[in-house]
Amino acid sequence: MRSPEQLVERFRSEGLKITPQRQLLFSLLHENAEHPTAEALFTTASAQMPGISLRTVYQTLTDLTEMGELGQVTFDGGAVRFDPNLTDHHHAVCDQCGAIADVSIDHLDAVSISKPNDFSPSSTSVVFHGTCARCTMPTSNLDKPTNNQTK
Amino acid sequence: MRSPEQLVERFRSEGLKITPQRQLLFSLLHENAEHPTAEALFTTASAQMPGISLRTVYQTLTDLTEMGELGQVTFDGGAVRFDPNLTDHHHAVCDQCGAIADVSIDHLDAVSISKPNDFSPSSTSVVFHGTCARCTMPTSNLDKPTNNQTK
DNA sequence: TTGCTTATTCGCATGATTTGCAGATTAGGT
DNA sequence: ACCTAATCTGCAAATCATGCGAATAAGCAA
Repeated sequence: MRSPEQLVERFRSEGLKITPQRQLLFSLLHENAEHPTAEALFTTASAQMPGISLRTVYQTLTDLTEMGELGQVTFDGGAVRFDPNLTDHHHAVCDQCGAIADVSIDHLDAVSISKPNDFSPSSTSVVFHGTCARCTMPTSNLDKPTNNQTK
Repeated sequence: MRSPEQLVERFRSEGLKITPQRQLLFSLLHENAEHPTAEALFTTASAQMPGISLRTVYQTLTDLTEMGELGQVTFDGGAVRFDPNLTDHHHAVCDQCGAIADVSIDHLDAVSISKPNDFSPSSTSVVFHGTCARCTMPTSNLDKPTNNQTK
């Protein structure tokens, strides 16, 4: 996703208005690597702007997605998660704490050759399920991230 | 998933009862490659057994899943789909008609090496999005599968 | 076959996530 | 300061899935 400043510029050039709600969400999403759900963003946003509506959060998130400024991912039927990282990447989901890490994969084209030759793929997504470093680590069970598992 | 006969045997050996509802679902799922949703199975089941409850369909599907006899997959936040194919495989989703095809991938281990080395993956799933043969085919636009897209 | 015990089924309520709608509000230009 | 269209907000409603309790029926024993 582009920077809040660039987004403001884009919204302006398209005749869209720059509201404080939008600006807040722009900043909350910028370089956010947590793959938050709409609810999570709403909670964070509410702390800084009491009274902001969950509906507005959904609306803005949908707008950004339709503008191609934001990505969406879902895992195992949970709530939709938003991803400002628009580069070609994949995900590693920790089944213990629910953390989601971005993963870059090289030579992915090497596997696509084994797909059925009567299917024309336009995109490929890979999801690893497993245990993240924090949850594997035997020592320092303190400061673990809270369990964000949805299911 | 095992055959209806084998499932009956397993249920019996575990003290579970063999009801007509369960038997019907066993047969509807056996070698079913359509990745149906609970609703779809309910519709099909209702045709053969009017009065069967959607709740029972969900219940049986959940039971089979917990017994490890059935797999579940979800794509893009849509409804959960059930997959009796328990072999190691992946999926190709047609964005046109919504059809989902099973895909086997060789040398998948070749890509897993590029994952972050602080993550211990226990499973990897790959999803191809694109256009299936039927929808690519310029001729015979007749007999196309109905659009099953959820989102 | 009859009856008993307990698993199942069924329908409804409830929960979670997301979208539709309409009136109140406000950004941005005149 | 004023206008107008874009936004925000709250609430209803849609979708998907699960919890719960009462009614039902499978499997077993006599």
